[in-house]
Amino acid sequence: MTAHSDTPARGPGSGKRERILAAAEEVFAARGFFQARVSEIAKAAGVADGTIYLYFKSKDDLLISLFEDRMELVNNELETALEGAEGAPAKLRCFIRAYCDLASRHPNTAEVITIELRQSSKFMKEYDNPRFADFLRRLASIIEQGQQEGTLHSEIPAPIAARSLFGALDELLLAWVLGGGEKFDIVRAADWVGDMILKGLEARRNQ
Amino acid sequence: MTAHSDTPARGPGSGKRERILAAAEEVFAARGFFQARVSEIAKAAGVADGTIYLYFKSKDDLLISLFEDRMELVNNELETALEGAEGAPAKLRCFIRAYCDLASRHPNTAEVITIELRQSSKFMKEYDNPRFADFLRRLASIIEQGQQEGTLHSEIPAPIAARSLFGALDELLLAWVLGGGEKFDIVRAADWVGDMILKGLEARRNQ
Amino acid sequence: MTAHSDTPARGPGSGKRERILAAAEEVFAARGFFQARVSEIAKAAGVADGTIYLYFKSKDDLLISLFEDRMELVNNELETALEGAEGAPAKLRCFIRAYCDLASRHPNTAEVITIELRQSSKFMKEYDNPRFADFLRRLASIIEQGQQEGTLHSEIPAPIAARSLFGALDELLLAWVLGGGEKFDIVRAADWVGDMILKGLEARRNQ
Amino acid sequence: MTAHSDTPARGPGSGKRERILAAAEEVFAARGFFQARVSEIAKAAGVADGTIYLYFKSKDDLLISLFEDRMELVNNELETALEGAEGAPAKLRCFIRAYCDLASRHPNTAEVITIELRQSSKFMKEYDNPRFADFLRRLASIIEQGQQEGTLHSEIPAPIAARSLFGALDELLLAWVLGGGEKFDIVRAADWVGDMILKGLEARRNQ
DNA sequence: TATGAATGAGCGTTCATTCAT
DNA sequence: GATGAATGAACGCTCATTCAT
Repeated sequence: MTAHSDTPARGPGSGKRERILAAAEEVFAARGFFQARVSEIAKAAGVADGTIYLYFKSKDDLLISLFEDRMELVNNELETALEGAEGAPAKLRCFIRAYCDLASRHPNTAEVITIELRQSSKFMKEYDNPRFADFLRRLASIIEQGQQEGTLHSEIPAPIAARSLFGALDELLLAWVLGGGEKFDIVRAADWVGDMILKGLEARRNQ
Repeated sequence: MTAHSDTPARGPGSGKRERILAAAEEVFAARGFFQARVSEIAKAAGVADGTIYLYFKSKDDLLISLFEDRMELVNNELETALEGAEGAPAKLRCFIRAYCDLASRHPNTAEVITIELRQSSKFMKEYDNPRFADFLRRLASIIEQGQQEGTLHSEIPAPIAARSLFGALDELLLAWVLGGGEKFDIVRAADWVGDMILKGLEARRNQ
Repeated sequence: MTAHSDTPARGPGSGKRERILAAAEEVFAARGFFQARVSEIAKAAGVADGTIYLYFKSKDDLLISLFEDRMELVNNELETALEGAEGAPAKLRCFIRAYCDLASRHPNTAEVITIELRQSSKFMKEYDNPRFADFLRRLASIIEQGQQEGTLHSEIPAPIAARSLFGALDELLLAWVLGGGEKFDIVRAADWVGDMILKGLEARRNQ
Repeated sequence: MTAHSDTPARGPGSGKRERILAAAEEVFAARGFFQARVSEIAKAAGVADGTIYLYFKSKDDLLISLFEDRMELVNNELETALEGAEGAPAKLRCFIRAYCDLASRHPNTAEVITIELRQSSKFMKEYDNPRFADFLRRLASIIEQGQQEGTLHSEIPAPIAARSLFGALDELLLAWVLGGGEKFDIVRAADWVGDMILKGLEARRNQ
């Protein structure tokens, strides 16, 4: 559904596009975008090198499509996770927990989003990264809502708070991912950080 | 002074090594490590391609040496900035402000540290990045000190708080750098984030 | 069939590997291994530079594979040439004549074996050159047989005699090849040398 | 004294040219001409890289000059060795023995002459190699003398016999040198080969 | 659709040679 | 003369992409 990749008329359920994306995720996570070889991805996907170009315009497009696809999943899952929550603080807590939980269940996705994302913003200046913008906007709007409700203070612009929160979590995930998931418990750490940020954002009761 | 680069015996003050590092910083910042061409760096430094290899073992070594060199500057500058500050909260504020100030004065350095650093942890598993570890340790020890003083609460382990704080700042810097330094005022944003995090870390007086 | 070169699965009879070997032989003969450019070989073979690396691991591997391939031909042809001959003296004469005949029909092969072979023994200490060892063993075993038959005297160890004989022929071929094949008639010269060596090896009748 | 190398007006007995030649011989023998680095030679000679170019025009010239120099020594030593010998057979025996003895005392010289010589004939078509031609002429003239005396038969042209003899010895030396001088006793082997060739060249008494 | 052999532009690195000191 | 830092042309090899089958 992205604007980037060709979608060849394929037999229903052939799932080749998805297999290629999954393989790309794995290889990008393991080696990094620039170190990853298209032929490695093809092999991991069980297809011929050329087949990749039936589904994606280029290696760049494969990365972008992977972002789009995974960020869509992330956004959807976060949407669902937030459904039960009432009030900005609870929503934020939900968000943080759901995001880290997601990352801990899909470390390769986390690695690609966390590390390769930054690259991409550099090497593809033309790529807007709309889903990531969505993601940030979603987070910011929760904070904004809290500021309007009066549960969160308004000293800091919501987009900046959102960005910092994402940065804090992202760095945590990076440390976790690079440590092989063994250095600490990511969900517990996320709770600590969530508490800290939330406390930092709380409206002062007697103000 | 790094263990990585050869330093050919040469007339004092020739400054060629420094010129190459500066050129590398510029080019890595503009294009990213993998997209940067050694010949571009050479041209930017005003030396021949081969000259780079008199001072650095390889392109990789050039990146690592650049990290080491710049992180040393960062660590030293932060050291100095902290000298006047008393108490963990003031020190943290100083740290944040100094770091962002530094970054806003040297956006290329910020870009390289911020973006290429992460790469490096991936593509050079063997590289320890000791100066960055130093940097994080320094930050963590301020927080720890606050926890021992009682000015900061102890609900979150200091290394995790430090890492999150760095992540928040780093993400902010990334947004700022990618926006060409024009989207918002980095120092003001850093103050906001500093306030937020500090409030989040403050010991609750009436608990 | 060598252990050195990859053989990509391809349509039968594509013969690309052979064309590359032939081109390499030509270029190595004309310029020498170190002066030969991979791109020259590719051009001579009518393939792209990269194609060579589908069939051979490296330029070194190309040389080694060429040796193996040509020495196999030489050994096979000598085998055939010896079939009709009875007794060591006749066999030796056959051997010498067949070897020089072969060389005069394939001067490039001769040049590569004669000149580049020696290089290789130096610059690739790890390369055993098993086919050349075969070749020498074959020659030595003819002499040994003659010594056991009593037609050749036993004052000189067969491997040393074989090596010298090869050296004598090789030097002759070198002179012939460097002279562009025009200075003298190589087959006639080989007969002279064959007679000389055979006379030198003959058992003394009245001893 | 060669036509190839510059001879800077140097302090008497500075011996720098000789030291460079000795170093070149060592390095060429150890690594081969193309693998040898000028800087290695400089280091081995205890001079700066640039200094080599005060004495020799180029790396090629260094090799050529080394040949000239060493072949001159060889020719002189052979001259001396032949002084006492009377008659072609005795002279040939002397020659062979002296040549191998020389080689066993100066294996690096042998290696360079034996292996690098052939290269040079290829990569420097313009280089005549006059001293080596001298060497061969000297050998041929002994044989010719024997043929005129009647002690050696005339079935084979002297230059061809000379060339073969050299090839036989050269191959023997190569095997010996590549075997690290440990596989067999070169002087004994040379005697065997000498006997064989001499017997092969002897005029048949009753013909 | 799918394949994978073939392509060839492009780059990191080397090293013989130069020349300012 | 002697030095050795600097040069930059040159080359082996890689790998994203194409296209004949």
